Amino acid sequence: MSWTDERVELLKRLWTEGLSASQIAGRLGNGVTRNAVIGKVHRLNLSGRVQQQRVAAPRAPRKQREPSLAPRAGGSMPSMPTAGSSALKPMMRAETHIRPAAIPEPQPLRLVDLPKDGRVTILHLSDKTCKWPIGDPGSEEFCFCGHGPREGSPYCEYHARLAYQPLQDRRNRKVNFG
DNA sequence: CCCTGATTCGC
DNA sequence: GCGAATCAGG
Repeated sequence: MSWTDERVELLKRLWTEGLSASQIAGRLGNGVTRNAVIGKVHRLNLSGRVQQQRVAAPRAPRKQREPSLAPRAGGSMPSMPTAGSSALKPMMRAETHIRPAAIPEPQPLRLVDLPKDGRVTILHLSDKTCKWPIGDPGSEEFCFCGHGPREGSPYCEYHARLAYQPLQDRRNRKVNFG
């Protein structure tokens, strides 16, 4: 399995949402390990997901790795056909602007800290803000939805549907290789 | 022990 | 670029 655009997008979304690497690995499935997720996260330069400042504590120098005698599991995977997942791409691409186009009811922002320039940044996130990410996390325009969330959800009504609809579909096409 | 992310480096 | 092995730590 490779890092398709769809899987990278899902990785970014789940990572931003705060899921752990192993949880994300479980969702991606197809034998993806948490190491794979962490490695990809670092390669995408989105390792610091919240505004925590990085203390850059240098670790002690690592012991030289033992020469690999046993074959590693990195070889070949049974290639799965990427079922109609490409149909989901237009949806995600459509979210790439400052604010999603169609929200059922334009409920007013109920923020504790109001964004100064109209964008809900990661600094404005709270229990009262929808945490659906909008745009590229590395971009200047990156922000969050910020509408009032559905109870018990990190997302507003609209984005909660977007977030969890695919999961419901997934129940009937359980994919396990072996 | 369970888990977390961070890093290295052979592939 | 990828990710197992290994690290440091909760």
